Amino acid sequence: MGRMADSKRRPTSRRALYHQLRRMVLTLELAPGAAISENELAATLGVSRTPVRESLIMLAQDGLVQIFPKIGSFVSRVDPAQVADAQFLREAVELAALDDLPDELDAGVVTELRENLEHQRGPGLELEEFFALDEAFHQGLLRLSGHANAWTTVAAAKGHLDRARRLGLYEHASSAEFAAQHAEIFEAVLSGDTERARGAMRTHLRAVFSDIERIRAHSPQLFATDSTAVPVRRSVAVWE
Amino acid sequence: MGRMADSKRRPTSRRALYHQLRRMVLTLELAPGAAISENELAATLGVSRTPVRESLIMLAQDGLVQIFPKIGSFVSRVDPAQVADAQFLREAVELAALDDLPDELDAGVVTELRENLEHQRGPGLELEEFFALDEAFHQGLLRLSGHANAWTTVAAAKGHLDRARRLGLYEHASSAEFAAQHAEIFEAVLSGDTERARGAMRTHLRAVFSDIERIRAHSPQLFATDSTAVPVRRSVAVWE
DNA sequence: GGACAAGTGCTTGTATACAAGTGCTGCCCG
DNA sequence: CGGGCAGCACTTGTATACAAGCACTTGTCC
Repeated sequence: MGRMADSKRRPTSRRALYHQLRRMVLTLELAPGAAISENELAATLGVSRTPVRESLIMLAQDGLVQIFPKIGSFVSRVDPAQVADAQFLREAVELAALDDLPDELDAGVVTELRENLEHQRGPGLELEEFFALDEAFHQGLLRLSGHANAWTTVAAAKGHLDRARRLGLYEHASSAEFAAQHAEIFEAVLSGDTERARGAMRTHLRAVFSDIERIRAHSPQLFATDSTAVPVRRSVAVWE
Repeated sequence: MGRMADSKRRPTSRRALYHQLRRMVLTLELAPGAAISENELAATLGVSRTPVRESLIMLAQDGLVQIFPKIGSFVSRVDPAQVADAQFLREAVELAALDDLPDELDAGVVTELRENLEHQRGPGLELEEFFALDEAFHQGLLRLSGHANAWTTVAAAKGHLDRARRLGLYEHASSAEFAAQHAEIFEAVLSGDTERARGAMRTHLRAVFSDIERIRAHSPQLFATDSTAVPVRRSVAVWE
């Protein structure tokens, strides 16, 4: 799945489009369930259908877009099953990484993590900024254990989880609570107390996860119900 | 990542090709590092470049194919870093699943696993048959813990690992040893001894993993060395 | 003889035309 | 008035033509 190296290769419209659309899907700028027209996108962006189409195929391979032949393409609704899968996978990986920490921690990464936590505590933090810091923090912990690349795989699989998290944070933005949990994990890691670190991490990840049912009740149209369901075409009248 | 649902959608050339090529890559029928020509494939299969090209893009998204603009497309060499990542991820997930087993195991799955083990012990087992049984066994264990779908994600990420395993087994085909390890894990699970199950699983997975360096020394051309390296085109003279 | 440049043959990237399926609209006809 | 069916508007799937880059071959000119 989209490994980092992809973005470093020779740029093409397809790859640029893929990264742009992927960002838009993950930030909910493109709402779950929204229809995507290859023709419309191509016309808007001033390119032909080919690169648009190919970038959608890449996103479909990521599970972020669903393509129904002769019917239409849609941003995937947030699939609770996939959210749970990603949660389970993420927890398994991050806990295993904590078990695998070396005796001597990389000083550079430790400093980086400390500065990251400072920023997290900063007042008036934009939501997107906090997300970036959160992502960097967890990735940093994996780097400490020497499994930095495993994060790439996890990141690719947790698209649905991230969108659910954003839905949750847009409602009650409690980043301070999460920042405190991050600090707790970090302290435990520094003190070499693996068990405490594991416990704190588990608590943290499950706190993030526990909000999803509430969000789902609030905005059910963003979630998938029957994963075998197929959409149908509708003609609608609109003003030009 | 190619979720199972994909194969159930309305069939198109692109999806059929994707599954066929994916199988060929994973079974080493298409060797790591081999060049793939869109034109040649299209001509061979009697379709146009479009579905061929799009299926290659899907495989590239899986990390099984690398596409270099204006240069060529290649079956990915087995990347030791990705193999290690997949190994770490797989071990984390399978051990976490063992921690998460319910008190009452699903009787149907238990029966299925028992029959699976019977077949594994069978004499004169084809290599591919053993692989299929192995795959089903591990998936079954995840089903027992209620995280069957997580296997899909792991399966998508372990393409490089599986190819490395095949390279290993083609050389010294010790399926009996692995079958015994499977049985050991299964017994521990049935007896409810989580710690013993975890230990056996860890031993098993690492035994699978430990062969890779030997294989790499034997067939280095199948492995990636510098992941930033870019291939070049060569003109060769051949008889028609 | 040697250097340089056009040419050749391959590659993938993009644009465009057409094929084929779906669901609604509205006309036609009973 | 109502049923059926052709047509329309839209979708994605596939085929094809051309654009652009790379590496080698070959001809040409110095």
